[in-house]
Amino acid sequence: MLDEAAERMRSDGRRLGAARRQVIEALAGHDAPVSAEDLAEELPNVHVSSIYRGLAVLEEMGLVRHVHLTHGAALYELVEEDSGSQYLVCDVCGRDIAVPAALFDKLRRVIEKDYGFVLEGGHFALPGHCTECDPSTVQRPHLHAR
Amino acid sequence: MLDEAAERMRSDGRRLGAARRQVIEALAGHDAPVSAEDLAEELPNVHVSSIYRGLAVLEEMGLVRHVHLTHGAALYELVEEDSGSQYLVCDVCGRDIAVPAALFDKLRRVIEKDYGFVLEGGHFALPGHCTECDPSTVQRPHLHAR
DNA sequence: CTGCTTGCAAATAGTTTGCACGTTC
DNA sequence: GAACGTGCAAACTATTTGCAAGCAG
Repeated sequence: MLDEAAERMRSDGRRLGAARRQVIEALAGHDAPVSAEDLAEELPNVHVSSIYRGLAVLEEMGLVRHVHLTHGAALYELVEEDSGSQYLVCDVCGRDIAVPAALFDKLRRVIEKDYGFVLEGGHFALPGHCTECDPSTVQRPHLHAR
Repeated sequence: MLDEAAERMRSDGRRLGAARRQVIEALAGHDAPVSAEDLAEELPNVHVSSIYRGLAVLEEMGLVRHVHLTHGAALYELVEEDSGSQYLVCDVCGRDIAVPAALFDKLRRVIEKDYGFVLEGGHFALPGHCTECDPSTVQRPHLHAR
């Protein structure tokens, strides 16, 4: 995983410094997307600006993607085979659920045919609420994180 | 429209000052969602913080909603009968398309049944690309506004 | 005349950038 | 050793908040 990345970077005229290596390792250690700040806490010897810069090049290379689950910070994750799940996030309790992107296939076809638009999906969470959460208790919709 | 709003606010123990009135009028004058900064430029005698505060109470009351089409500023619009359209935004050319929320009805039912989650939809734009735009020209996905 | 509203300034969160120095190939 | 990577400080964008004064009901 690191070796793959290292090679991809080299062939791209890039280098793999200490910061970037640690960012990749840290991402690999999570099964849910994490924020740049989360990574910074986890890697106290890596500066947050290096984290952002590293994430940006990894994203450009297609090794990382980021998603927005709330109005707060973006969350980053390694791109894996099974990546492309779509997140749903509850406005009431804040829980998030990852559902397979395949659920959107029919819709994607309709939109492509009728609107000439190819959905990429997955980047922004879809807001809503768990059936067991009372939506009338939402103060302001799509609350900020925390 | 203003009168409606005024009455709704009064019955809510709120007042309708000059700033809020102008914000509502300005929103009514647009057929596409606009940012707080757009409103501030259009209403030079209304302070941007009053715009944000006004939008917040109008949103709480259900008269206004905001959407995110890009990584930039949130965009606000009056809630109308036909509101609830879902925006699609092209990663390549930046164009946005509003599609009827009804397109998502089947999907919504599946997700509710299989995942116990009620989609609210519409809040975040769905990224993708126009069929005539070349997706390989996207540098970083889901670019910031401008 | 009470308390919501407004303007202004300052604070905040998240992210980006310029610059000098360090490190990889 | 040339070019890319990194740390640090500072800038930036979008938004929020405290406070004193203004105005609506």
